[in-house]
Amino acid sequence: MDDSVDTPLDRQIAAFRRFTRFYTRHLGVLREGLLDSPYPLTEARVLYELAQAPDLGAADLARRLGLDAGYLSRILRRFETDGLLAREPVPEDGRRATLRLTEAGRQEFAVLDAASRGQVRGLLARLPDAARRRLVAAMRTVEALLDRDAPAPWLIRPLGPGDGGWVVESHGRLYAQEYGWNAEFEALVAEIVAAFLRAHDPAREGGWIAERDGVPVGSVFVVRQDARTAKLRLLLVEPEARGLGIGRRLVEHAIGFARGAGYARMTLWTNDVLVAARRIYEAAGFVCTAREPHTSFGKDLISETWERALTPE
Amino acid sequence: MDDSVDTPLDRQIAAFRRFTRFYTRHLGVLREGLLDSPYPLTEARVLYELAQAPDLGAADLARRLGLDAGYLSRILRRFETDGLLAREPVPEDGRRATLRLTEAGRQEFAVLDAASRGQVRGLLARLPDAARRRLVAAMRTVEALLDRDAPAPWLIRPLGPGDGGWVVESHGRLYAQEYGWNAEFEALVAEIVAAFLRAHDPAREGGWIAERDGVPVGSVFVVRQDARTAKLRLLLVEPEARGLGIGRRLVEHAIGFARGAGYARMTLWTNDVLVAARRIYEAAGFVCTAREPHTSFGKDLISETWERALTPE
DNA sequence: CGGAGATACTTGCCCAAGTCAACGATCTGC
DNA sequence: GCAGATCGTTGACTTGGGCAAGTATCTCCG
Repeated sequence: MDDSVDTPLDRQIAAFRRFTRFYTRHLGVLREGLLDSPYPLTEARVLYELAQAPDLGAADLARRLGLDAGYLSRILRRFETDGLLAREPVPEDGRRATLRLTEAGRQEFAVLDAASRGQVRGLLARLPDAARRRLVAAMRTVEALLDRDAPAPWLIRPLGPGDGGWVVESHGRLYAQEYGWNAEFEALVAEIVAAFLRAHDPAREGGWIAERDGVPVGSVFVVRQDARTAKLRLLLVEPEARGLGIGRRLVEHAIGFARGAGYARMTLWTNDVLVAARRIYEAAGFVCTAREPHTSFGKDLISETWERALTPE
Repeated sequence: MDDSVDTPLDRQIAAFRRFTRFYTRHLGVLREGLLDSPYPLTEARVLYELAQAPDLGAADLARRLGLDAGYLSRILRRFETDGLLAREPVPEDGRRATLRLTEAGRQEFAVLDAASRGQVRGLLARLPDAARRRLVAAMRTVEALLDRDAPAPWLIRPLGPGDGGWVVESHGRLYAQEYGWNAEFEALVAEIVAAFLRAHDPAREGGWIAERDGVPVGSVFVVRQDARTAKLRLLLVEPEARGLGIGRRLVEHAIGFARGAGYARMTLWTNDVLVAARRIYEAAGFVCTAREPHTSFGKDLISETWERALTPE
């Protein structure tokens, strides 16, 4: 049924859609289990939100649940006439009214809530504890990765298990994709990383990962070139995480470390095609001191050496 | 709001329900994105099932999608009058008729399918590759745990850009996690991978990735030890993908390649703590020929050499 | 200050989505 | 050969929810 080339991304898309279909069906089943309740799904959701987050206005609620304002208005009126809901006008805004459950409303909700909780308990009880934990962790992961209206916070942390491999993987993947470099480059990165992992003086050398949502999105290394010169290496930021200033912060972090480690200057080696990195280096006070054509990674390139002094703070 | 004792199970239940609410909202958003399509959600789902699994009867379909038989009957009639659907009576059962999309139906579906796929692609494109992989893996985990009999298709493919790095990353991460090995091991793997990427004879050496849903879940390499001896290396299967026979198939694949490349025997090096791998090697006809204590990766270990003959097919 | 445009909420109108019950045709097991 | 299930259809009905117009209020900006 598929005539297109089947890339990993296509397979990821297929997996995503299969999950969506799966969960649609799953939600249908959950819903049926609660059929004896007098409230249809949407009303139950409204009740739930009202119980969880009091002092909402109707518009907030509609946005939160993705409901039509008109439809919601009717539901709320019904709740009100049934004595489940009270509205209080907001003094500072004549249009709005905060919604609050009455005691009766809270009781109705408690019944509903207990039923739903019992249903989920029944589901979870069928799983061994380790599986339950994995399930919950996986759900959290999906949620965190899909729900990113708020720009996810990120941090810089030292290298941990697997991170060296990630640096190799991301360099190999990205430089192949963006510049067409071949496996020779991935091999070079692997050698650099291997040498670093094999032996480095933590006082004078270091590697760091920029991480967002528990996922690596960038890297930078500082290694010793000679007693007075630090070398910056393996700076990378995933395309999807660019524009957040992560690259700049990584370089600043590296400079700070090198300064603290007592180096007098810092150098780095790059290629002229890497224009985004170039701007970061310039902004960080580096100056290009040498350019040299070479043939590597399956391409004709011009390598560049950049340098800057490190004066103690 | 909660007066009950808060056990881990309660928190798991709460997380489960939060995810369910989250995904309900998420589905609402996905649905809105496809509003311009002429088919409402349910009809689209029916179309989808028909395209995926041909030769269903109406009752099968209703069960699969959790739809009312009467409602479905009407939808199907509409499809039929629109020329999207053909019914064929089943000879051995006069009540049933198998449903099959016509050429026009398949085309309608293709349009719908492309739109949905494009929407998901847009969502995934916002994520860095590592995050995409984690997302898909997490979805797969949820699915597998909630629906024990969900089959998981996977395949074995040659190494591509970034895969060498993934091999380093997964080895470093897993052996640290499962056996507490230190960065020396990740360094060793990086060196092996670097040497392989740097130069290998494709006729006599190879590396492969087991991939599921576009996510790497396993690896195996064959390298030359001497003219007559192949060496199997870097066999690994992610914990989430174990128990599916992937390890066995990777070893079989490696043996098949080595045999085709003209080697007379195959050898491999492992450690006695890796009990799962041991069983795979035994089943594949390997015999342990030497054991030797050593101290590596921050642990006292016993290394093992295994061998088997390779007779031409 | 005043007017343009947003926002909060309501209402009427409408159709899509789904339920329920009854019905004929056919199959399966005893 | 009959009871009971299953497949599929139909008519009558309820519910869920989208859309657009309208009122009242607020906010921003010249």
